[in-house]
Amino acid sequence: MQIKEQLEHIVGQALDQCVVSGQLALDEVPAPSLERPRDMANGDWASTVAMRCSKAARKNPREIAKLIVDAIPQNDIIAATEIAGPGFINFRLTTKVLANVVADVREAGEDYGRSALPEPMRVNLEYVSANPTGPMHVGHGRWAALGDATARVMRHAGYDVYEEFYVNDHGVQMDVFGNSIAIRYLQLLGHDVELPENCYGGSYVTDIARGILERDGDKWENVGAKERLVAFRELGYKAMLQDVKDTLSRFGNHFSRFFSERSLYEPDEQGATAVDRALQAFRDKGYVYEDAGATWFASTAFGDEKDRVLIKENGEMTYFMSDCAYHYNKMQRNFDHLIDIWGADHHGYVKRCEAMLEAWGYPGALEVVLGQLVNLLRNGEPVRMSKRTGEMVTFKELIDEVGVDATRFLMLSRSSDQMIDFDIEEAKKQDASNPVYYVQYAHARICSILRKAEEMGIRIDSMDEADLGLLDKPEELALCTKMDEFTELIALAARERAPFKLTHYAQELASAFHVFYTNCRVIDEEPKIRFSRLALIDAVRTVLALTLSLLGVSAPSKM
RNA sequence: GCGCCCGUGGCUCAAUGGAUAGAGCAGUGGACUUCUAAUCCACCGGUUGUAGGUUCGAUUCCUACCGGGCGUGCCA
Repeated sequence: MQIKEQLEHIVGQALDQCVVSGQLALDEVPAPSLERPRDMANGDWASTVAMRCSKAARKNPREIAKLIVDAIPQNDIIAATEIAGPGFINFRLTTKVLANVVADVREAGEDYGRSALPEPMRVNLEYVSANPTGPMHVGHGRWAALGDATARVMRHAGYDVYEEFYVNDHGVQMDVFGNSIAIRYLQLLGHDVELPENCYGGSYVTDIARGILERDGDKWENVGAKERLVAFRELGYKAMLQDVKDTLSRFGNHFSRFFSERSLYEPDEQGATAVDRALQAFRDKGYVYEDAGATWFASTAFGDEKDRVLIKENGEMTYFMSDCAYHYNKMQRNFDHLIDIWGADHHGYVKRCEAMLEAWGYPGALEVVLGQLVNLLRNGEPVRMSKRTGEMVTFKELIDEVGVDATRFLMLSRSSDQMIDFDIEEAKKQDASNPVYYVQYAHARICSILRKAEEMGIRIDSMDEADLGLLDKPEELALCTKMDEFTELIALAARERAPFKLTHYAQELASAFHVFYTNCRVIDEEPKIRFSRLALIDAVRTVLALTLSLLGVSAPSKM
């Protein structure tokens, strides 16, 4: 059982007794209200219950605190109790219960901190979903890091997470893309044609055209424009999607599925498409109407600022119609909850998407996580142009230059509500200013000690017999306390979809270790102390590696 | 105009409504004959954008301003 749960139980018993005996004039037994004091000087845990119920009980909080403290039953986890400030009840834990965290960690291994939800929850997490008409850019990289870490953390906290990438392979943009390639192809063959304003001008388009030219020669020069466009569209689409997949896989992402927008327009066995079904579901609920030749979704019924077009006057489906079909399809796949991660520039789109799920009778089923955008800098100066391509720096180029670990850690080290200024030169620095190496270094240092111990013939496998009661130094207990926080941290980070909290935690745990390392010896100590400390640092190694792995960052054993 | 996000030491950021607002970087001064100095220790640095409100208690919640970012298509 977690230390917190044990404490809650004990304080709960005391509260129970105070209420039952009438010492506290309350109708209900209040919650224990335990929290970790920010300042360790105030103990390991504190309860604010006395202040919370002082009004209802018509008693001074400190008096209430006194009653509660006096009612606390005999136990072996609280070493000292103190009433402080306006009515805090501070608890100091016994070294025994703290040191026992080491055993918990070593027993659980990489499952440490795992928890189960009260009810199973299948979550569909959709993120990145970059258009297959160009390479991933830096902004997509933030969503790749955020989505991946969110999925990992949520899984550790007991959610069943399915990661999905929506491929926008349908619609006019694809034709524009195919046409862009076609024009570059003709230009390479010496034709005097200009690239229209709305086309994709990136050099990667020319690269694709050149690739086609090198493989097929002038085979496509004299075919019909339509045939050329369709052929190039498909070739370009496949090349771009592959490029995106390669970049993602290099970055360490593992999507469960790449969902094609086109598939929404393909009829199933009953002859209906996903779009048909979504539209019909709207009609069944009465939220569709025709006006000015277009078909509309009455999203204002759910707080949207205006109704939205599903089918345009010219008969074409809107992008929003596809999105409706896609989300309807997700619900039909029996997910309990849908999470979409979008850039903040799409926030105007949130309301209508929530509205569609509400219209179908799934209010609250869709949760949109909005992430603020990334500014790319180099030595403090905004970077817009890539030297090589003369365009936006692609995400692949960024991880080539900075590395996956540093990129991930920096992308994840701020709340998604916070804009990121990503300075390439800062990110590349392998020194104290770069927190990722600080954390990895702590891990490598531990591995180094364990390696050394092994070389010296110390039987590492007998660590299980270590007497953890010997861990009583402040530096040792600080590590135990930090590791004990891990389980709550995971639950919180998962619930708030906030993996950035793990980057802060990793630095705190690493810091506690570096302090320990400076002040305490391991190998040169007498055998009993040596074993208990080997067990301690082995546990720290496990938690550091686990934290990094949930962030998708490697934990090197040598640096 | 309206909507969303942000505003905390020189810089970058933390802080389930809790105690004296914490870290890192930068700056200054210290610590390697000892398991990795990519480390540690100390000092310096704050009217949490402004003005009100809610309460035992507000960086956190509410209202109004100020400043910055993004958005406000029968585009995708």
